[in-house]
Amino acid sequence: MIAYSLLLKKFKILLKDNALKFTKQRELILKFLYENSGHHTPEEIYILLKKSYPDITIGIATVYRTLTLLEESDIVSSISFGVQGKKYEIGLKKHHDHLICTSCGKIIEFFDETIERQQEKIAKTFNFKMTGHTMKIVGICEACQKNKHQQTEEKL
Amino acid sequence: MIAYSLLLKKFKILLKDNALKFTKQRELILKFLYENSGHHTPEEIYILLKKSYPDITIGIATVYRTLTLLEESDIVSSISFGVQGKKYEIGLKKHHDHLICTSCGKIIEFFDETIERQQEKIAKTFNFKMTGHTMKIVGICEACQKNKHQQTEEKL
DNA sequence: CTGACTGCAAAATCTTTGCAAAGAC
DNA sequence: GTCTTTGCAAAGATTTTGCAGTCAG
Repeated sequence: MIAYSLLLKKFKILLKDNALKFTKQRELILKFLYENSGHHTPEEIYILLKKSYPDITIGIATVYRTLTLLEESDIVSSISFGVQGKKYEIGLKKHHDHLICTSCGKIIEFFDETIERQQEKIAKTFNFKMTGHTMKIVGICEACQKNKHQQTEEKL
Repeated sequence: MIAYSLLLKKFKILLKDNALKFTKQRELILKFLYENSGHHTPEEIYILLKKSYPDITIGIATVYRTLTLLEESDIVSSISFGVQGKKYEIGLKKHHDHLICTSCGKIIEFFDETIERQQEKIAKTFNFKMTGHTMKIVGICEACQKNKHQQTEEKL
């Protein structure tokens, strides 16, 4: 995993190259995602930042704007949950796909060489210039299969 | 492909089994999806039904409610576009995945045995009880690669 | 200084809900 | 008749936008 200082440098260069400014808010959002690996909603990030740094102000709009910027710059990636919005995670890790438990909402990451290769083949078959892909396997995780009584109470 | 009369029968049985009622609105939505293969937004369905059948009334809420019902019953399936909502298609075809063009929005369906098998393997590895999966490959379709000037005007 | 960034509140999207009237069985 | 379904409009949820003040460079 890349060190935070390097990531920060990369981010600053990116901002400079696009005539954008380095602000406390942007840094905090980046730092939050770096320190809290996993998937986070914009609101989650907003609430937790407000709590962690009561001395600085931040608005939900800034969180959305920054996440969009970070995503366009390939620093974070997002995973969509239909109407329930998106979750963001730092995207410096190796590419991976997701297993999602519909009972508890847990997200497990995996990487599979066979699938990666096959996707490229398929894109080629359709003369598609592939720019990305997402794959989600949904189901019930091991823990939830054991706690059967919980499965009906919640729904993702 | 299943005949419409059979599909309708299946739908009626499903309604009866759940003490639900067969209404003109529900039938029209099912029929629309049957006759218009491909992916449709709830609003699209609503607008087109109103236009096609000026003598019956239908509300957008009913479209949403019916689509939810049809999806839960595995008669239609949906594909999510993040904040931009969902699109629905009749789900009687063989399972398939999607290639999505980010330039023109075109959706191409494909089925790949290797990927299907590999997904089952992955689920097994994590002791996941797989209930479904979605895979989207995004990129630029063949036609849009040729019409490069159009690519920057639109965005999915 | 200048132009980008921010928070706020308002607007925009997409979807769901409450309710009284209408309809299925 | 009874209980579900419907359309409507209002409410929700999530995200975006307009704007005036603030801040980075």
